[in-house]
Amino acid sequence: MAVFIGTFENKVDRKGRISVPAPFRQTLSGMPFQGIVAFPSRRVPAIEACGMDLMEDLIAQQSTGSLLSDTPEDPASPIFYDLQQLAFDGDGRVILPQAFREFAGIDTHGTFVGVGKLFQIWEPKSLAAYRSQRREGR
Amino acid sequence: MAVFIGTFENKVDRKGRISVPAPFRQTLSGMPFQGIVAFPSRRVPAIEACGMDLMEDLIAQQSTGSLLSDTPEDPASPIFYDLQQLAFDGDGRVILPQAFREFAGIDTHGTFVGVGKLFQIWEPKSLAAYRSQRREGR
DNA sequence: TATTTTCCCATGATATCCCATAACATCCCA
DNA sequence: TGGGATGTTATGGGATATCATGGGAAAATA
Repeated sequence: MAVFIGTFENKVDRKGRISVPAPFRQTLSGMPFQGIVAFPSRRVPAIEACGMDLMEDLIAQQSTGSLLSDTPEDPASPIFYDLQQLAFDGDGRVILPQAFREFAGIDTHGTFVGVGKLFQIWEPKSLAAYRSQRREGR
Repeated sequence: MAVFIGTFENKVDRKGRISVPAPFRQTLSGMPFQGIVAFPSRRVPAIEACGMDLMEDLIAQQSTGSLLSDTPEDPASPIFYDLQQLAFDGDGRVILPQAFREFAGIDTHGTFVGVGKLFQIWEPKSLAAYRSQRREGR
C-alpha cells in the first residue's frame, strides 16, 4: 500500500518548480506514471495529490453499465473535473499550475503533508493556522 | 503484536542522532519500513513513536471513495499533521527533528519508555519529574 | 522569432554509510 | 565456579551519497 507520512517544506523557484519530498517519490517509484495526480482539496485550502494507483482504484469502481447508460447523473466523480497530472522532471520536481497556486495561496514556499493514502500541499502559514485551530479542537 | 516495554536512556550525539534501544528495534525488525513513526504526544511533554504497522492500520481505514469524494471532513486524522517517519541508520539510530527536540526539551540525552503498543522519548529530567508526580497520585 | 517548457549539470547542505572503539553482557569450557 | 573468549550495544567520527535548489542550454510551442 502506498503511504505518505511526514511534513516537508520546500521552495518554489522562479520557474514555478517545487521538489516533491524524496520519501514521497520513493513511495511513488513503482508506479507506471512518474509523477503525481493533483487537485484542489474539497475540505481544506490546499492541494491534494496522490499516485496513479489511487486513481485507478477510483476508476475501477465505475461500473460499465452506469457509464454507458443514459441515466441523467454524471457517472464521473466531481474531482475528475479538477484533476491535473503533474510529471516529475529529472530531479523529482513538478510545476504547480497557476490555478492551484492561487487556490492554496502558495507563493514562494509549499509544505507537503503526508496524510496516509494522499498528501497535501499547503501554503506554510495557512497550514500553521489550520494546525493550531485543530489542536484547539475546533 | 508489537510490544514495547522497558526504560533506556541514550545519548544524542552532535549530529542529532540517538540509538533506538535494541529491544525496541527487535520488536520492529519484521516491519516493511525499518524505522519508527514519531509525533509529539498529546498527553505528555514527550515524543511518542510506534512502528509502521500501527499506522497502516490507521491508513487502511481511509477508503478511496471517501478520500476523493466531496465529503466535508478532512481525510486526515489530526495526528497526521505532526507525524514524521524516522528511518534507522545502519546502527539503529534515528535523527530527531529539531521541532521534536524542542517540544520535549531533549538536548543531550533522551529516555525511551515502552508503554505497550507505543513508546515515548523523554528529556530525562522531565520524565523524573513526571514520574514522582504520578507516584504522589496526582 | 518570442516564449515557454524540458533537459541537464553545478553546488552546498545534509543525511547516510561505513568502520572503529569501549563498555557490557553472554557464552563456553576447563 | 572461575575467567577468558565472543558477541552485542551504544557511541563517535570520517568519507560518501543524496537531496533540494539554482540556472544554462536545448527543445518545443505559439
